[in-house]
Amino acid sequence: MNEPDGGNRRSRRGRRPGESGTRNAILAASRKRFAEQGYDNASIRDIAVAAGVDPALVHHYYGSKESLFIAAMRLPNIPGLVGKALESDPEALAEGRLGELLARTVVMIWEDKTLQRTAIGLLRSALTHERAAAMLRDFVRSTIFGQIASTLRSPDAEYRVSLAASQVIGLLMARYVLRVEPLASASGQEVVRAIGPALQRYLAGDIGTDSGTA
Amino acid sequence: MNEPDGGNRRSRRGRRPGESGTRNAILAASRKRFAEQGYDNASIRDIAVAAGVDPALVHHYYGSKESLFIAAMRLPNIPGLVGKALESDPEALAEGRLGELLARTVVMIWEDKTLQRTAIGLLRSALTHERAAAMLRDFVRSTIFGQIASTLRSPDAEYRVSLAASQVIGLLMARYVLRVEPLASASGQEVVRAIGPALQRYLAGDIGTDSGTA
DNA sequence: AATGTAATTCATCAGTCGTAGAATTACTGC
DNA sequence: GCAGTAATTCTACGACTGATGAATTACATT
Repeated sequence: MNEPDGGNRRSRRGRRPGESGTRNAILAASRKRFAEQGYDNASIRDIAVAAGVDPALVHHYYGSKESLFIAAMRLPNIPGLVGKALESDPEALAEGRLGELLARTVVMIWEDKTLQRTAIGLLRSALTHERAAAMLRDFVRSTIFGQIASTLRSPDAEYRVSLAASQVIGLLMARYVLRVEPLASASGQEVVRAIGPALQRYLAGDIGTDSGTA
Repeated sequence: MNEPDGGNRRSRRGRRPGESGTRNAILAASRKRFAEQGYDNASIRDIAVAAGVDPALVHHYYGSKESLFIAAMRLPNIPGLVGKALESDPEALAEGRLGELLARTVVMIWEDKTLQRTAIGLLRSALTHERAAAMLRDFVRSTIFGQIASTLRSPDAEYRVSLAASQVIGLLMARYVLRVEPLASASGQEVVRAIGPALQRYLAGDIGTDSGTA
């Protein structure tokens, strides 16, 4: 007779006793893989292995790779975080510390591993996957554009914000994706000191157009 | 009656009369595809179709996808261009126009379609393909770092240059890959006016460390 | 004219991918 | 205890991928 409770028999078919937390394991593993390899290079089989699970379970829970990606990349309300940061320091705009505030928020968000993976996954996947690019644009729009552009009272607010966004994106790319040294190893404080004033200038300084504080 | 480049007879086997320029067609098509889709998503079959050629010819000429990528991404001496720009304006450093000069050079390089495709192809592929990432780092090192960092006389020259690189990379990402508006549609002149001073500050201004022009 | 070499196409292989369905096992409500 | 449902694994399909080798045609040299 065969033993039903071998214990270490891996390829045992059927349901396992107790709670397995498989659904969350898949989600976490997919975040990791999407962040490290991007949408196309992260295969469902890889994700399943990383989650210690059969590939078919991924489909069972999330239906398709696309849906899994969407579920994995749904960010824990970052626009809310940015909005809170703005509200917590209402003087920032008047006192010319908007850029510094934005830089601090970005660096702070980055300290959360899950948020970091999500954002990098989006960034990585956006380059080859149109759906991911759309999600990233939406994210940028709702976060930076929505929350910040409305704070500015400038006719070229959107241009200013897109400039700031370019610096933020470049920071993430250089620091976390391409790992350009020594920027990649610099501390968050240093980065805020270096980037903050540049963002401030983009948002409210003289950028060569007719508006702005000369 | 005799059509030298018969457009309708597709499946004619064997060598064609006259010069075909197939080798270059493949290279050009691969640059386009690599730039648009990145290394992994650009298939050899796609490239062959874009070049109007049988897929096996790609292997015949370039041996493997990897070698084709290396051949396609070998840049027409950009470090030389940057060096020339620096030599042509030796006063730039002293007069605080180094950032503007760098911005102008970047924007200028971008006007060449082939260079643009090559750089974007590298950028896109770097995120999922380790080989491409290494090529891109080498390129950044030899170009920006080698030519510019040596011009600066600062102990934190490399940190400064990596900051400038982050802004340049972000500009390319936002403008040409993610197409964030209105930055993507802004003219080269506008961009130079907006970005130049930021680069200048990174390279020679006060960035919150102990060196720099306060 | 003969011969060797370069250019081109075709058929095919082994591998990977996303996906689907059937089979097996456990848990829950009656 | 029985039925239904949820969780898990296995097997497989069709599409696509990079790569290879043989067959076919043109050109260059003799």
